[in-house]
Amino acid sequence: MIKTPDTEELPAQYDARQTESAIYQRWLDADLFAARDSRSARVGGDREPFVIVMPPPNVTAVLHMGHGLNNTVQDVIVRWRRMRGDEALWIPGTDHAGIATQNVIEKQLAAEGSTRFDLGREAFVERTASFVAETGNEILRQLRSIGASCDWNRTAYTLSPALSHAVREAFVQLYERGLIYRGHRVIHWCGRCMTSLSDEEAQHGDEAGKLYHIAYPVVGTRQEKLTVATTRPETMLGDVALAVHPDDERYRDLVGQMVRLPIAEIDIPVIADEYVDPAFGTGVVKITPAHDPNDFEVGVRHKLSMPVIMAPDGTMANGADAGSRVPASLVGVDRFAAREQIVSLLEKLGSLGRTEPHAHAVRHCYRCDTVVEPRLSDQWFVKMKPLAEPALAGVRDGTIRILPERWEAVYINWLENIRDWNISRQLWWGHRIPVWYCDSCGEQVVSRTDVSACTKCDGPVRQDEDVLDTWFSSWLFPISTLGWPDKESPSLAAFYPTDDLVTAPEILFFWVSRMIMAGYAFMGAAPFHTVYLHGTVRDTEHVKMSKSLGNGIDPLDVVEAYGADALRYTVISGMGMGADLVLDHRDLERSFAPGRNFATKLWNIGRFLLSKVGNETVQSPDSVADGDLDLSDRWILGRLDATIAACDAALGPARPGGGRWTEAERFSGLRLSEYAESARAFVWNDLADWYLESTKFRIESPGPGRDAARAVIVHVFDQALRLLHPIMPFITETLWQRLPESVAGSRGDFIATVAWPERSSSSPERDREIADFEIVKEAVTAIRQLRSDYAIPPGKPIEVFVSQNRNAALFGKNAPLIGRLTRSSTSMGAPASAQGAAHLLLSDGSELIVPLGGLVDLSKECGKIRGELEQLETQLQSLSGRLRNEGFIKRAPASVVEAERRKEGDWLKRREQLADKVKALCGG
RNA sequence: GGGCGAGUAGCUCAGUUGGUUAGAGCGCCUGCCUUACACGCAGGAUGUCGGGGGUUCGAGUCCCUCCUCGCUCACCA
Repeated sequence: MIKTPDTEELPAQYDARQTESAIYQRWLDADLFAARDSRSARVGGDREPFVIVMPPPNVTAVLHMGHGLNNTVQDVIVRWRRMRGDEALWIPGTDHAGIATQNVIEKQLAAEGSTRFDLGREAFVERTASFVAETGNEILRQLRSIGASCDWNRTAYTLSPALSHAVREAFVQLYERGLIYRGHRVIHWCGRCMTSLSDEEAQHGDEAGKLYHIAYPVVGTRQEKLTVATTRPETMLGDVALAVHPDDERYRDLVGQMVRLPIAEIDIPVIADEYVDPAFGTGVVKITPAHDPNDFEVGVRHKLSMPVIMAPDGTMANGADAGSRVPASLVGVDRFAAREQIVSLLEKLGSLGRTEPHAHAVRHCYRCDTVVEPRLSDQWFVKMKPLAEPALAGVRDGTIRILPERWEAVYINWLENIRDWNISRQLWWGHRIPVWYCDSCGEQVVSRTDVSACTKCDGPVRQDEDVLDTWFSSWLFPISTLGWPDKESPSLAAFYPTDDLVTAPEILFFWVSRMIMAGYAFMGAAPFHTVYLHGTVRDTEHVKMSKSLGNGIDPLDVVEAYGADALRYTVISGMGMGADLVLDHRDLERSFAPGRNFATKLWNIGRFLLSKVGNETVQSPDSVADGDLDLSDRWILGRLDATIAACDAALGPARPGGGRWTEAERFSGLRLSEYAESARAFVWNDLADWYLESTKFRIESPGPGRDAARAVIVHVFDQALRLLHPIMPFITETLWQRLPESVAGSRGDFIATVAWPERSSSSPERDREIADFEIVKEAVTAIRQLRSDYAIPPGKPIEVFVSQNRNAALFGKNAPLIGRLTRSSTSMGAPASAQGAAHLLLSDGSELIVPLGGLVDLSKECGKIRGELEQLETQLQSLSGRLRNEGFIKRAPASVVEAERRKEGDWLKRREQLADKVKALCGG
């Protein structure tokens, strides 16, 4: 695209809505976000690859602030690296979200008075697929409106043919390596979603329950009873034993005897097992192997039967080997209603002892919050210990870092105690488990390709009915999106391993740690070197934002009202490392003010500057004759350098220098809010408040001064826009396109792909010039303070005399500037009469005298100076005390002592000056 | 119960290996519609750095302890 410098004034108001979509389209047309395999240095190209894989949102999801924050962070990083010359690749995608998506369709069916069973599996899957085909990319489209610079050509979907192929390959490989097995055990079951869940999906929640004491009569005795304490009396129908601790004296004689299970009227044995804690409850535990994971272990140890007494939907039922333990009156009754009924039954039978309140943690389904039912069943599991080992080592040895640092401990703690992963889901929507069973010979065939007959006896086979956990496909995302399992995939060679993974801590276990395991398991290398965990978006009460709670913010509303740049800036600047982002959903205006105000400021700076600079070509500051640059020019160029350095430091190293993070760099960088603040402060406080104000006059009078100012302004603004572009891509692109051409030649077509700013070398001379301008600023500020103190109207001209001047040349040259910035006439020398004048002492020792006629309040002036003197005395005292302290002189580093000495000298001089002033003004 | 972390201005947070007079944004107060910007300009106020103890010439920073809050894991029925 050709840049179009525009002499016409920019519109007074920046119209984000109109501008943003047009610019985004131009970026797409120019194909700026497409990464090419061949350009990666790993395959002989000349650019370092830099890759981020997007945490794939659910296909059913619509954009919320959590996505807004997550993707803004990724986009800022990717845009930064793109400008740094990396072959930057951001892979977008969605996740088929087994349970969530199936729920959506089942709800639709329910509204139509139908169920998935009415429809049948094939038709149901077809319907779901077409729903997804229609709506599935909505969230990715929405991401474009916040400026996401993804390589859309590579958009991935976990249930696509390519990624499904990867899933099947992963399953078969792990099976062949003995890391996948079918297990018969108690798992977490959600009776609402009608599926089993992994440990991670069954989350603990505190509940106020009750501890019911139930008496079991000992068979063959008249009176003797054993009392157990349980929180779940409804499971008693599945009891197969009572257990006591082998060393528990109270019950030793009873071990081996039988007790009678009330209601079911069945005799069960009393057994001894170490698992029992004699100190808890009565020291007797009812053993229900099919409905409690611990009881299951006991059952295995003691070879007990394992009756299942509930149906999958959580109603009481006479399961396969339940032996009709459930009385007819309870069959079909929901487990919680059954609890009440059983309690009252026991009460009638005289078997219920006391009931006491008992707080305990109960697992809930992470999708629908239903209380999870432990249930005995057959599921496929991944053996995790062997997979966890390299993943642990990777973080321990610095191959992978996790930011903020504290999450590394959490990660390690989890992996050290990892348990096998149940990957079977009793759903229809997902990757069907690639296992076929032969009914004739019992063979179990695990295969990469579909199987139609038994490989052993050629008999008929049926495929496992279950699908895989959705996370079993998303844990492959960094490799499957790049072409795995095709080892020849050029993208895999060019872009694996990737670089950063940006997400919320909630899915550290669900997803991040499993991706790391998969990376090592299938590629032999970590999938990324940096995990960046950002905070959560919360409302002003610190409650997590969510649509269902009604405290959410729709990012598209924000984009509509204030623009994507405002959203992005607000999010980035408000988010410290790992800190939560607090926004007020009732007051978007206020919440997004930081971004909106800054965007407007930027726009107005651009408007002002472009109208003053005109559209004739500009020189580069390097080519301006040295004498034509004035103090403010040198100062702003110095500030620019410092700002570039500050931004670079905040962003830090993009990748570990030598393959692994060193201690020094490990937890540095990605301080996005600091980067944003450095860039903002430069633009607003340095460029707008001081430089532009200082240059206003010069730029309007033709001559070399004007040319120099134009060169510097355009250069500095160009660089500032570049620094801000990753955060505010749209407005920076818009303004940048309007910058006049430089004689140095074309800058490039898009700021999005132009080079990131580099610092020019600093020199002691430049440092001194920066310090000089700071003195000028101090003079200006002091005079403005004076105006404010004496309530002198802003429009009223005043006179300022610079006397006792220790920087005569500096003030002589800059007196007109000081005058303009303070609406005063500033001159060198002393006023005819210092009577009724205010006195300002600057830190360099210079003195400004401002005659105020009758306005001056002598006692006020004295009070001010005395106050300052007093404060200085106090500080001087502690400083001098420190310098008299031998311990300090001897033990503190010489440089520190030296600095303190110099400071003491300065302060002594200033004290003398202040004291003189007091004497002169206040009569001693 | 195990592991981890946090408590700094009214709010959200920075404060690098201990070393000036502890910072920023927002909010607040005062005065200004100064022809780029009132979504702005200029000026201003605000901290027992959670409490207590210790190490040190020197502690917001290191150690101990207590209090409060948070995260995370977890089979005491």
